[in-house]
Amino acid sequence: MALPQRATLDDVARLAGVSRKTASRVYSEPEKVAAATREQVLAAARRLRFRPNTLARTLRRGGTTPTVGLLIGEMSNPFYHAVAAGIEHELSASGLTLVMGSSDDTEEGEERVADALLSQRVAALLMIPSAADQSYLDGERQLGTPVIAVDRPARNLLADAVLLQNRAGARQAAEALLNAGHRRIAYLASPADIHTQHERLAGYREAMAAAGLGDTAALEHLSDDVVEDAVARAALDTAEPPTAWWPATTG
Amino acid sequence: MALPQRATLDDVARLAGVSRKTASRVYSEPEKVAAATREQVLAAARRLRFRPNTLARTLRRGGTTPTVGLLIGEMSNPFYHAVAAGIEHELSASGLTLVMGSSDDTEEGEERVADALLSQRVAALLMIPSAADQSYLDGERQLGTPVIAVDRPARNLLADAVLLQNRAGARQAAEALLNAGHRRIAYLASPADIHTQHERLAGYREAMAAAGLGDTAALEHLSDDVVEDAVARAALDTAEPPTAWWPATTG
DNA sequence: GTGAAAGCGCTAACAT
DNA sequence: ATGTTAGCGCTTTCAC
Repeated sequence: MALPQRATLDDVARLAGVSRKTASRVYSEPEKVAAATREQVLAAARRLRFRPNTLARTLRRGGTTPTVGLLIGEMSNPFYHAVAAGIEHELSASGLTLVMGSSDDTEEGEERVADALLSQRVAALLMIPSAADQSYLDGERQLGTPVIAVDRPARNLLADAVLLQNRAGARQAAEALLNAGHRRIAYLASPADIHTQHERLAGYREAMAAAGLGDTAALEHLSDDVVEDAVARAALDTAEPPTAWWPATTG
Repeated sequence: MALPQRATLDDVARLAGVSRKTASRVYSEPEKVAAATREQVLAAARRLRFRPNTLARTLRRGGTTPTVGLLIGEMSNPFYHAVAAGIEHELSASGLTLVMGSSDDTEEGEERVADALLSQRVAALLMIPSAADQSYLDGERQLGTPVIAVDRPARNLLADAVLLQNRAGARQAAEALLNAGHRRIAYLASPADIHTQHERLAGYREAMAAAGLGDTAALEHLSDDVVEDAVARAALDTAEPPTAWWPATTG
């Protein structure tokens, strides 16, 4: 069964009795078209259910589509959702659409999805880097595509980054516990080789060292177990169990 | 400062010493190119950091981009996140990218964002309908773009829908409480004119009526308050407070 | 196995 | 204010 054809600007122009360019102007610079002409074109467009082809427009203009790519690790992490929600909110205010992809936290996935997003000519690429290296994006950066790292800095790539103060936050948290009188403060986290974890652990150590408690080896529990398990084990395995503990979640 | 130019297939072909079409074939039907030629082309592409232009390819092919649009109400609702996560997971397995937009739960927003997604030639449009009417999508459906409603049926539009069994679920929940001996079972929900709410309320009423408790007017609390507030009020305002209650969340 | 010409739908540059 | 020509980067004929 033959589907009806999609109407093009040519069809609209023909029906409205104007040139293709005039019809085009109605969409790109309407003030340069006489009001009467404009109405005719719009009426024709409605009749034909015309929808401008963004692909053709972008191709001709040589720019990017009104989209911004967001590349995250895995979709199920609620932290990424919060990030995506904030980004989407800002973008929609500017008439941009969010294009999302997830790398499933694999090196190969990250590059593959970044490639897909870039070949769709997104206006910018926001990413939460999870691969060990983002140098594969350097060419794109040199071509002028903004690449921005979120939550973690990119590695081997000159890119702006939006980061949290992980180290200072962890330090202050530890200081607060120290001020409350705690001395044996445990630090629990997954051993993932992630920037945020490094920073938080460093902040914790700084605070402990400043309080004269520099030897924290016995208090640091790096494992992939859920926090509660780790807490229980930490409490049982030690002669002097911690009086405060510290779950550093991934994100 | 002049940015370097993006390499095109022509550049690659020239550097590799082949015709444009041969270079093209390396990407679309590589088995039809001699292995040696293919390697030359790929080497040239790497040197030039060539990335095929999906826009141009799609435009010429006359099809759709390898993307699927998802239109949701508001980004902050965790239910939509779960939906998006599931969709993204399935899509990525097929090499498709998710393009998201949120209508901010306004009629005008829904149509505007749907338009943006469609003019980017998504392969399909998945949507959680929130406007009162989706007939504006009928033209697109006739053009062959799959439009699928998620969580709520579309109105005035012939479209497949993926729905939960809201009515049966609510009925069964009420029955379970009835079987547990409860009689005054309250139903709390926002009064939003949403399909899911209608269905759940209907299921609740069915179960109550079947138990000979047809007059549920005093037990239904429809307001936009947070559930806890409504519970408190329901308990205080009634001579005989409910022994079980029912928060029906939006989603 | 490879190439030349035409054209997808649109807009920039230059008319008029 | 409106029209003409050319061409964005790619793929589809149809050649060779």
